[in-house]
Amino acid sequence: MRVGELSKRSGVPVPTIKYYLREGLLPAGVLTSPNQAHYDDEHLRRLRLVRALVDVGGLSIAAVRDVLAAVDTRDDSLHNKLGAVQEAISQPGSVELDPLAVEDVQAFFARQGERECADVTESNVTHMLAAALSAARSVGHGHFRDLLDPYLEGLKIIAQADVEYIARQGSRDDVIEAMVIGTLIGDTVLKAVRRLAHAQVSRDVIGRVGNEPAAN
Amino acid sequence: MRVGELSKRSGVPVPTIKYYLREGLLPAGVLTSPNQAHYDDEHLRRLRLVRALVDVGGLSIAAVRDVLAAVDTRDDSLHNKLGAVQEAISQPGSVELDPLAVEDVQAFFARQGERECADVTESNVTHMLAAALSAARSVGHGHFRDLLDPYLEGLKIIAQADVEYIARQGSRDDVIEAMVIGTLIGDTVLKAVRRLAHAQVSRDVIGRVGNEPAAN
DNA sequence: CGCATATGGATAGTGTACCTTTCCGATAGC
DNA sequence: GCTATCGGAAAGGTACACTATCCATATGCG
Repeated sequence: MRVGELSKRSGVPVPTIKYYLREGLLPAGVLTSPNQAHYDDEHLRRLRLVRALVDVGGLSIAAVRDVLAAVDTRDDSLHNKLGAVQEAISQPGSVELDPLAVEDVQAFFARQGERECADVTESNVTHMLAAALSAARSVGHGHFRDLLDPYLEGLKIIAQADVEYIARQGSRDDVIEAMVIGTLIGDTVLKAVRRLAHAQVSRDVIGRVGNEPAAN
Repeated sequence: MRVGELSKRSGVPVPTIKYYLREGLLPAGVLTSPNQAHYDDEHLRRLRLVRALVDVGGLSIAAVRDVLAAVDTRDDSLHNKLGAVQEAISQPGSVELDPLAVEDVQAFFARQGERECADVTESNVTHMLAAALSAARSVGHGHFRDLLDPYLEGLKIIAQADVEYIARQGSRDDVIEAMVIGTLIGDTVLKAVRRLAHAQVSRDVIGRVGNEPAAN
């Protein structure tokens, strides 16, 4: 197909597709003449993936490029690829870390008996965690760290489901894409369902009229 | 204090504070002369909250304004306030909904025996859920909906911890702020811990060399 | 063949969001 | 009195994600 049909089938405007081609988010089509190129279903699939990452995952164009680069790297174990994808989709942010929050993270790691984690800032993921706890501290919620253990408990169930979902995929390529989709779209789904769970608990516990805590 | 000290104590540049004042994210200080104003610890606290919402929560200035408006509304039950805050922090996004994904959401609600949910788009939260499932479908992951139930199972533990954390707060104002912090910073913490859980499972299950699924 | 439409490629422009800079006259505080 | 800072307003700047324009060429229909 040519770019017009690619646009029609994906819902992405032609100029945007050209932009993605320029930015390296889509591989170039096969040139049949100096100004004619053919695109196939792989391009369509990739284009839809890009839109999912941008629209639902909220990734920047640069982050999408990093994710796709990690996905397309062939000479890596799945474990390494997961790590690369995770780094790519976890942009650092510009929050300065509170040393106490860093200690909280290290204590959390020690409690779980996991890796050494000498430097929290060496990974975007641990940096994100430390940054979030730092922000909580800055608004007087130093005890937010107490939620780490129950969070992990609930997330074990969720991560288990994630892994089973990924294992259900057929080819290695599908596994990798499911990893990306499952992580990023899963984040959004988790956010939404968590809010629904909050609303449910709120209705059950504090929603009854006249059953509120004393006013300040 | 005046704006200079507010800046020093919060780490936010003076022009940015002025910008937030213009945008209504911070209440004006008390004028002692036509061009002198005093700010107190409430301003500092609010400023740090704004930065936490922007830096960690990733909210836009407009969304922060909506959240603060919901927080500052006094004549509402806690349940209603939670709903207002949730709506404010869940921006719709521009994904068109797949009718099949909408059915998935409705089936999920029916399974949980919860509210009617006649219109999925009436709430930003359900819209976000339907949009995420729509995006999953667009990349060939229609079965992603199967994760909703295990997600909810894990999130029940997490939401329980959230509610207990909120209940631990003293005043009604603290409860409301803990709701905002807990929801938004909690999202980021959940994201980070989920990635750590993935990495842990990945190391245990598929990380061993030579123990990978067959190549495509 | 003729001709409107579409194409690939390059360059420039648009709109939004979030600040910064600059300016002003007035005030603080030594 | 003098310098730094202030509040307030307006203009400027930067980054990002497109979007529009242009051009020579190619397609495809009649």
